[in-house]
This record gives sequence, C-alpha cells and structure tokens, in this order.
Amino acid sequence: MPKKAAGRAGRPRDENVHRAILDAARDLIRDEGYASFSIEGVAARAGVAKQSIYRRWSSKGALLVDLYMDGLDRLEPALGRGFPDDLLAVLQQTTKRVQDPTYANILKSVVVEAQSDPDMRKLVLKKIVEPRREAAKTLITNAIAAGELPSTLDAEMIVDFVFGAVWFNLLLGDANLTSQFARRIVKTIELLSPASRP
Amino acid sequence: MPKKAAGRAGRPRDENVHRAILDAARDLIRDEGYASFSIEGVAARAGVAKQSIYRRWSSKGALLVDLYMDGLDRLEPALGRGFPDDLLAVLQQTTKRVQDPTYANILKSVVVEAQSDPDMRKLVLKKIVEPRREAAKTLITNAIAAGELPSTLDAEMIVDFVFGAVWFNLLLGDANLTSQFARRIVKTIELLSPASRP
Amino acid sequence: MPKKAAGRAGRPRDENVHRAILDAARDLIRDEGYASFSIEGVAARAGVAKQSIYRRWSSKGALLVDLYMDGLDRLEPALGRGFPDDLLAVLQQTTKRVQDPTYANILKSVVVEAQSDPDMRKLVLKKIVEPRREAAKTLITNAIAAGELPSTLDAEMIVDFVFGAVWFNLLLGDANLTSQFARRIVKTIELLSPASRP
Amino acid sequence: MPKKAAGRAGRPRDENVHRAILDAARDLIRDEGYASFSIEGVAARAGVAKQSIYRRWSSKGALLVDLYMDGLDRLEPALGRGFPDDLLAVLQQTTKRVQDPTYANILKSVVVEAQSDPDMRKLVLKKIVEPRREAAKTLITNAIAAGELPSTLDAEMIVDFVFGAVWFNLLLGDANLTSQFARRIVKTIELLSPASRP
DNA sequence: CCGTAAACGAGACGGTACGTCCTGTCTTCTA
DNA sequence: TAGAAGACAGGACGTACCGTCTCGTTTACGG
Repeated sequence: MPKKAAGRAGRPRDENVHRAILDAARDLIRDEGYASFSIEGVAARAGVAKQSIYRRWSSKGALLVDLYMDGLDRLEPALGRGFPDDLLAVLQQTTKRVQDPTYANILKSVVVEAQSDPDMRKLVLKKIVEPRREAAKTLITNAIAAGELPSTLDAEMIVDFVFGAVWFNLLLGDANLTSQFARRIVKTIELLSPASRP
Repeated sequence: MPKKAAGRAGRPRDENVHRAILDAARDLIRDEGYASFSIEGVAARAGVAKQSIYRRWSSKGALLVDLYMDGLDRLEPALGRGFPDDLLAVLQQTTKRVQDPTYANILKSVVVEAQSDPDMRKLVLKKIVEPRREAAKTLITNAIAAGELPSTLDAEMIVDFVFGAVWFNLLLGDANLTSQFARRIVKTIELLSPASRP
Repeated sequence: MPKKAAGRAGRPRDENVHRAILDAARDLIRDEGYASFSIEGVAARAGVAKQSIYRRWSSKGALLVDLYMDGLDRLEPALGRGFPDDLLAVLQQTTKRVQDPTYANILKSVVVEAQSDPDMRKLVLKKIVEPRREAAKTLITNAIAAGELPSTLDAEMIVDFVFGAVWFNLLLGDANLTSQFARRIVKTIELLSPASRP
Repeated sequence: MPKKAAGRAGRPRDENVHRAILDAARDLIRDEGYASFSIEGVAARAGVAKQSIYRRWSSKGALLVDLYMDGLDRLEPALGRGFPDDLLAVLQQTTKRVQDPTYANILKSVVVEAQSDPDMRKLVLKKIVEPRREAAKTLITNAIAAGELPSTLDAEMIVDFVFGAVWFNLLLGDANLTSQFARRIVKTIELLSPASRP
C-alpha cells in the first residue's frame, strides 16, 4: 500500500531516460542533420521506446526546443554594462552557441517545425525568441531614454533589424555567425547615435 | 530537308500539364497549408502522373520556388526614383506578394525545404533571395556615393537588416508584412542619413 | 516474479490481421485473378497496412503459398490402404482443392512467382511440392518391394509422370483436374503391374 | 488513287529492327532472367523505340514465343525410325534446346505469361506445346496399333506423363533436362510394352 | 520528283504498384 | 505507472514499367 500522496502513484520517470533521449537527439542532429532526424531514429539511438519520448514531449519540435535550451546560460549574468556592450552580449550568447553546427542545426529545425504547427511557433517565441528580443528591446529603449540613441527611433524595428540579421544568416545567408558578426551588427546600430556624428 | 535542328527529339512537354501542376500546387498550399503539401497530393489534384512532376522539378522545394516566382514581375521596371523610394519599391514587391497568405505559405515552405537540402538552399538564394538583395545593395551603395548615407556605413549589414526584418517576421514574428511595414523599415534606415540630423 | 519467459517482447501479432489478409487475398484472387493481384490491393481489401503484410510474408509468393496451404489437411490421415488406393488419395487431395478455381489460380500464381525468385522456388518445393512427391515416392517404392510393381521401375520417374501430368494440365493443359483425372493417372500406372498382364 | 493492293503504302518495316529486338530480348533474358525482362529494357538494349516492339508483338509473351521458336528446327527431319527412337527424338529436341539456360528461361517465361492471358495461353499451346504433343501422340497410337504398347493404354495420359515430366522439371524440379533425362522417360514408357515382360 | 503514308527514335503522358520509412497510437510483458 | 519492444493503420516517398500518345525525321511507293 503506497504511502506518499504527494508523489503520484506508479513508477517514477527515469531521469536517465530523459538524458539518453536528449543526448541521442543531439548526436543524431549533429551527425545527420535535420533531414534524417526522426523520433524513430532518436528512440533507436537512445535505446529507448518511442512512447518514452512522446510521454515527455508532444512533438519533435518541443524536443528540439528543449535540446536547444539544454545547458544554455541565463541571460542576465552578462549584463549591466550599458547599451552597446550589453546588446553585444545578448547577441553573442546566440552567435556563440550557434558556432557549434549542432546547435545551428537545432535552431534551424526549430524554425522549420514552427512553420507548420502554431503551438510550436508559440513555444519557440516564448522560450527562445522573446526572451532575447525583450532583453534587447529594453536595452534599446533605455539607450533612447539616456539620449544614446535618437528619440525618434522605432525601437521595435531596431530589434527586428538586429535579430533579423542573425536569423536570416542562420537560415539562408552566407555570413558566418561569429562574435565578429555580432560586433558588426552593434557597430552599425551605433551609427544612429548622436555621438557618432561629426 | 530537315526543318528544325533546334527542336529536341521526342514528344515535347505539355504546357498544359505544367500549368495544371502549378495551379494545383498553389490551390493545395492555399487550402491545406504546407503541412499536408505532398507531390502525391499535387499530382492527384492536377490530374497528372507523379512522374510528370518529377520530370520537371527535382524536389518539392524546386517546385515551390517556381510557384513563388510564377507571375511575379521583374524588379527593374519599378525602380529609378532614387534611394529611399526605390528601396521601398523593392521591399514592397515582397510585402505585396506575401500579403496573400498563399504566397506567404509558399515562401515559408521554401525556407523549410532549404534547411535540409543544400541544393535547395542554393536555388532559393539564386532565384529569390539574391536578386532582391543585389537590388537593395546597389541602392544603398549608390546612396552612400551620393552622400545620402554616411560613408562609414556597412552596406551589407544594412541589407541584412532590411531583409532580416522581413524574413524574421515572415517566419517567426508578429508583424503583419504590409506595405506600411516596408515603409517603417525604410524610415528607420533613413534616420542614418546626415539630412535627418538636427 | 516474471511469469512467461517464452512470450517475446512487444505487442504480439494480431491474429485477426493475419486472417483478414488471407481472406482478402483469397477473395481478391478469386474475383480478379492473378493478373491484378497486388500487395496494395490485398492491404486495401483487408483494411490493413501494407507493412502488416510485409511483416508476415517476405513476398507476394510467400503469401500465396500460405494461402494455398491454409486449411489444407495433412496428408497422412487419408493413407494406409496400400498402393493404388493411397496413391489415388494423394493425387485427389490436390485435384479436389484445385477444382475450386480460386485455389487453381493460387497454385498457378505460386509457380509464376517461383520462376523469378529462387527463394520462392525453394519455398514452393518445400511446402507444396516435396511433401506430396515424398508420399507418392514412398508408396511406389513400397509397391515395388511388395512385388506390385516391377523391380526394374525408375520410381523417381513414375513420380515425375504422375505429378507432371497434374502440373502440366494445371498450367497449360486442357484436362479438367477432376477426381476422375486422378483415377486415370493411377489406372495408367497400374498397367505396369505384373498382375495386369495377360 | 492507290494502285497496288499488295504492297501497302508507307515505309516498310525494317528487318534490322526486328532482329535487333529479338537479339536484345535474348541477351536480356540470358543476362538478367525473367524477373527484370521488360519491354522498356528490350527497347533500350536494342536501341529501338518501344512502339517498334508493340507494332510487331501484341505482348511480352508473344515476343517470347517467337524468341523461343527463332531458329528452332522443324520436327520431322529426325523422325521415321519407329516408336521408342522417334519419341526420344521428339523429347530430345526440347531437352537439347533447354540445355541452354537462355532458352530454359524463355520457356519458363512463356508459361508465366500464359497464366494471366488467355490469348497467350492459346498461342503457347498452338505454337509450342501442341505440335510436340501431337507428334508424340501419333507415335504412341501407332505403337499401340503395332502391338508395341498394350491396347488398353490411355494414349493421352502417356503424352501427359511424358511432357508432364519435362515441364514439371523445367518449372519446379531438380532434374537437369539432359538427353539422358529424355532417355529415362522413354525407358520407363517402354516398360509398358509386352516385349518387356518376362 | 513530288506527295502521301507508314515506320522509326525519342520521350512525354496517366496510371498502377512497388518496397521503404515514419507518424502517433496501441498492446503486451516486465520492473 | 514507467519502460522496452514492437505491432498497427495510414500516408508519402521516389522509382519502374505499362501501353498510348505526339513530335520530328526517314524511307518507300504511286502519280
């Protein structure tokens, strides 16, 4: 007769299974790319039943989102040094992760999944896109308030510019998403500041 | 006396079949979205053999690229009025087409296909992305030469900003890709011009 | 405490699916003949996935062999009454089954499949041909030993004669493969017996 | 107003095309067997249009029948030496041809085609099966009339025995269809003759 | 020597089926 | 209840041939 009412009845989920799935998924998308990434393949590689994956993630995309976030630092620690430096830090968190082709593949796949699944799109926005956009947006509006950027600036559009450049190059562009690339972005934004004028 | 040396041997491709495929594909992606878009489905809807599709397009993606371009005007005619107006025209060609959800879906699908097929990626760049980027790049560099934009400007990055904003919002964003949105983009770029300074 | 060590892992094959496939296959070959007999057609008619057929049978031919054997009595029970009667019984098992045009079609199809697939040929021999030939061969050699047939007889050749007559008429001949036909075969073999001589 | 009723208008059939088709078909069935024998394949190998094959033969089977008969000697020359020798000669014409695996394959294929095409079945009977059966039947009935075989004999059944043994071993049996095999057949038939009795 | 007409290589065409892969769900046994 | 295993209905893949068709070109004969 089971005692504890808190912990639900039955056998608890096995944490090793969780890890095995994430590891197998990461290895698979590293080795084969998104084209041959399937739940079936992950299960086989992880030595796990398909059901054990579906029990944890409602779709391929949800798994990929967790896979991208897995081990990713929180944003805040790097911040606090003001407009151009903090914006650079935000962008470099992404460029750094995406330098690893594995994570670049994951991020591309996440976008793919979002195109045909509205729930997935919401999830991607909430877990990956919005946190970074919000951070950047705040930095921009603060910079405007501080007179470091013109008061007429369309802050939302600047955020679109900055992240658009990153996403575009991830998905279709030729640019290597290096730290240097992030620096070029920020440099170009800085040209808008009154201080940059002759 | 041989007539046409040019005309290749064998029965020529049937233009009606070509049209039927494009029409069926467009209808299908309009009615069902990309998720249930299949070569099989297009063939059935067009009343055509699958082979007749594969004979013309090597992949689902290649078909989608042609589908997006089908009936799209050349860029040049709209140009010739100088930097901000021409840039706006270039962007509005896309925003206009993408206002139709059918073409928005096609364009999303094209990006999806490009993520798992390097040939497809090249095709998308060559047929859809690069022509517009080149047009915009030329406008930007001309504007710099004319002193309408600062000489220190990273033209390539401006192009990334401009198209990044469009692609990002197509794939993941909340912005409605209206003509007004294109205007906001151009307005923000104009803030860089020396003339806009106090 | 583990119960059954024997029961293999995973969901067991569904016996209803097995039956549905055999029934659909039989109906199909009855109604349409071998020409339009396809795995696809069987699956559709059985309301079953193609994979469920391939899981059980490696080829169309293997399915047909099982289909022919399905419900066919073992040979032995009918035997035990000595040379001419037992030989007749062996032959009549086949003529009886083949009186039903459905099973005649199946048997023809089985030969067809065997012509282009060595594995199939082995299967047909093992499951259909050899058991009957062995039974007949034993009866012949016993009859020789008992002096009912001449000691100089080439027993293997007699078996070839007897079954050759059946197979030939099934595949190419005009003879209706009735019980009477089997009787004619046995009668002709009996002419070899010393007892039949003047 | 066309004059000659005999020679029809238009370009006459090219005899080289005819030969090229037969040669390509023979080579194909020799090298690949019946499994991958297709009109498409023959056309490609012969360097000929598919239509040129369909113009001459109504089906794959009709082509195969001609292919088998191509270059085959008439039956008669070998005959005239009485019952056992002439029967042997008739059988050996077939065993000899069938020693070449190419022709064995053709003959098997011909039977295959006959199973799903009534016209083909008639053609095979008329052009390949019946002539030989008729020859044998005549020899048997003559032998009965001459007292070389018992008067009670079922001549048709003997023919079934003799050709059944050949066809069975061609299609399903282990016996190598050598001249020696034909001799064994005839030997066993001879056991029926009154002269063979003690 | 010219026009008609069939033959010819080539290859497109609507179809049908192939055997494989993957989806998301289910059913079994074992822990 | 979780978990490994694997069956299940379903859908699509890309390929191979079928037999028919439409091209441009070639080759004979009859006028």
